[in-house]
Amino acid sequence: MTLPAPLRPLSAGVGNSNDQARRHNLSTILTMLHHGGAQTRAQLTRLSGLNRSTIGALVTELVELGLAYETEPADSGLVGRPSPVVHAAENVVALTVNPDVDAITIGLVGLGGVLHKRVRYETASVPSVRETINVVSAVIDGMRSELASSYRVVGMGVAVPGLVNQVDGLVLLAPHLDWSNEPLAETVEAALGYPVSVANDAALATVAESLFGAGRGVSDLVYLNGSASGIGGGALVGGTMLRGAQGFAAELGHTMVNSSGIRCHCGKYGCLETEVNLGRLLDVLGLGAVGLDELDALVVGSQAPDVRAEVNRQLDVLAVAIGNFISIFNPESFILGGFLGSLYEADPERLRAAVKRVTFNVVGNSVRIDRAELRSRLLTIGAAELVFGGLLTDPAGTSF
Amino acid sequence: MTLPAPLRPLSAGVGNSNDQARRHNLSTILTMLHHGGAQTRAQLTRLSGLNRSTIGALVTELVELGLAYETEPADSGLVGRPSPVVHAAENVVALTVNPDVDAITIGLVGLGGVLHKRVRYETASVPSVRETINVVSAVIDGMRSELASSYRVVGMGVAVPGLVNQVDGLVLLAPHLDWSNEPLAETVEAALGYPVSVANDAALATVAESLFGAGRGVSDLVYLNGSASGIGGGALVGGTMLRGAQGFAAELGHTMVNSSGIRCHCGKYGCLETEVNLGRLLDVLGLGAVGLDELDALVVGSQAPDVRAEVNRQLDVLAVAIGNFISIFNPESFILGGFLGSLYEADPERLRAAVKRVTFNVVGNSVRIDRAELRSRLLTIGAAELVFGGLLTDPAGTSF
DNA sequence: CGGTATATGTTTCAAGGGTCAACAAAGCTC
DNA sequence: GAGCTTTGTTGACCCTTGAAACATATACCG
Repeated sequence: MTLPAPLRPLSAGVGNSNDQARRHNLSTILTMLHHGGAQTRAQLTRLSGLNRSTIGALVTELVELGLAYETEPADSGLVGRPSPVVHAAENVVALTVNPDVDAITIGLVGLGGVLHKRVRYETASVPSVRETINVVSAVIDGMRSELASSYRVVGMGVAVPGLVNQVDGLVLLAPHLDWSNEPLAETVEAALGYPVSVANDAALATVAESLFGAGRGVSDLVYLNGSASGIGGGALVGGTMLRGAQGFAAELGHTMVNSSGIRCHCGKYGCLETEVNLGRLLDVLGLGAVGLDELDALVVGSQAPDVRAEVNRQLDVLAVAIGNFISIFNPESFILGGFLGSLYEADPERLRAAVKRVTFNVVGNSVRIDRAELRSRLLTIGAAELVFGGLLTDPAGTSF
Repeated sequence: MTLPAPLRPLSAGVGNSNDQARRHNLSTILTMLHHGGAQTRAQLTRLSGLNRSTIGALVTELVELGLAYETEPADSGLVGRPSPVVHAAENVVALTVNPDVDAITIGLVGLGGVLHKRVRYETASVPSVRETINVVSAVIDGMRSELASSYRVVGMGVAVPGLVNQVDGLVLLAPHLDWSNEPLAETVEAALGYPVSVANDAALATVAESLFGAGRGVSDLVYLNGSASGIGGGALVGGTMLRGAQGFAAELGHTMVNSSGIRCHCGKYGCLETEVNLGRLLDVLGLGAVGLDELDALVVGSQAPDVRAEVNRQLDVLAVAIGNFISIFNPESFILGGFLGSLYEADPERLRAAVKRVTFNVVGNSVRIDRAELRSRLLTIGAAELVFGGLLTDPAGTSF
């Protein structure tokens, strides 16, 4: 019998509980630096509630571990001895990979969420796992000497549009990439030699927006992303990601919103994803594949009646889905990314009003609806967070 | 700025970190006894991973606090020194109240989930808050001497069918009781003198089923309850209850399942609650108000075509909702209570098959659908858990 | 410009908790 | 009854945090 997390005592297994306390506090400080940015030791002391001496010891240890560094105090203009500024070490980095139908994006992100580098490699066709590995391998080879001299690579995070079991890195199904039952973490790890973590792209986007985007400081939010490959989502519940028993939770695009709707590629009828759909939007616009920024201008700006009608239809359907999610999650904030952000921007008031019609007043009136902030950096930042997770949990225990 | 829970360091605020560790471990042991039943010290040692000496110290402290007691070792038949059995103190109790449209149920529950007493007081009409307090007050007065001599009352838990903010005990809206904006915790506390906690009834039912019912040992589950007053639900996510930003999450009865459905009393159209409905079931059965047990026999046993047709219709609609919830939560287990349990029992295979049609295979095939186990004890046990929560979190710090 | 107040880093020490090892106790096995 | 096995008990030890005293660096004020 394994105890569930909340029942696990301090010092379960090996080591004494003092170790646990130390680990926890070390983790707290590094996390504060990574998510909250550089801060003075005095600020860390106040925010953490820990003692001055303890903060001193913890910061010293983080510096020795190469995970933080201190700089001269900034001129604060306040009385008292100046407090040195503590930074998370930006040269501690995560490699990130985001395979998509038409391109593979590789990134290098440092602690603190700094985007050091990003390469977008366009592919002729939908990439297979092998092709993806080859591309990534080639790109990394090109950076090899720089990686060795200037950075410390913690690991690699992969954001996959599909059903992923985050624990073992198995991609069960990624319909748009035509991948299924791929032991991705294992394969990539064997090929490239870095520790690899894999997760669903929308889940990672949710994490990224909640830490560095429109959801900063919010502990209950729902994120909904619209792309050419459909609608994905994620939910932050009480500050932690909703994962579900097998890690397949928050498949928000495949919830029913129209009982007389058409058949979705998943086999069901009236899914949110088939009703609110980029393809149908492009159809009325008379366009083929198009970049999200370009689309945004077209959708937001268009006065053509048939475009407005389709936008309105999609907004109304979207409102029903949002209403359901609000009833289910009672989030503080609702964030829309991808073309859903454009839809929202086209008529925010229509969406807000429609959502209010389908929620209890108290709940519906208090939820904030926002557009996602991190555009192209979204998945890169999110995938890095996946890698940093382990380091942040146990800064002293992770060797790399 | 308040730090979110995962960022809070050990020993935030006052006290040193050893205190925190001690508190946590004490909490762990008491929780193990309360939820897992009486166990030997040796078992506690193995399950917790803590040291023999530590367990000894912790148990001694719990005994001194009057929260546990030890009994002679049972004849195990094994070699080695016999280990004394540690029990949670059953005389440490929670008072529980469950106001409903036609009755008020008052209970007395001991640590370990022992139901010591239960009184059901039938009311002539839907009780107001004042009437509820009067009834509860009278019942408690009748037990006063016994309470004082044999029990230690930790507090009172109230399960309310409606929107409740668990943090401040404000009942925002309980449509079937016709309560709104009632500062219930405050009022009851002032009238009766016990510390009072209030929560949504379905949320408490979820907790109860997950700890002592069909959801034992499961950390991701969704519970759906059907009663005369509609459909309520709760979700356990990674071992913790889904609450939402204001505590109004999991209003599962008011999610849309039929876009051409009829108007719900909440103002929306096609809510699960209006489509899957006890009233419509009673109509085809030609009955008025009826007990759940009686209904169960009728629904499960009936061969009448119109009854079967309505049961099937409701099952199919229910399946759509369950499918949505499965896509959203990816739970390990789905639990149906109240008349939804009867519906399920009437044709489990139809429901299972219908659910499979509206979920991804991997997800839909692995989810267990069960009927709730705790029938009439459900809310009493759940409301007690609400009271015990504080005690379990900090056994040494709670004075009562 | 120098003294004072304020805030913060640094050092040392005490308090508290958990582990470990040694020993004692209590039952089973032969 | 001797030996084995398991578990409770006790005291030494280590670790971490907090508190206090001291050191340091800045602003403020006359």
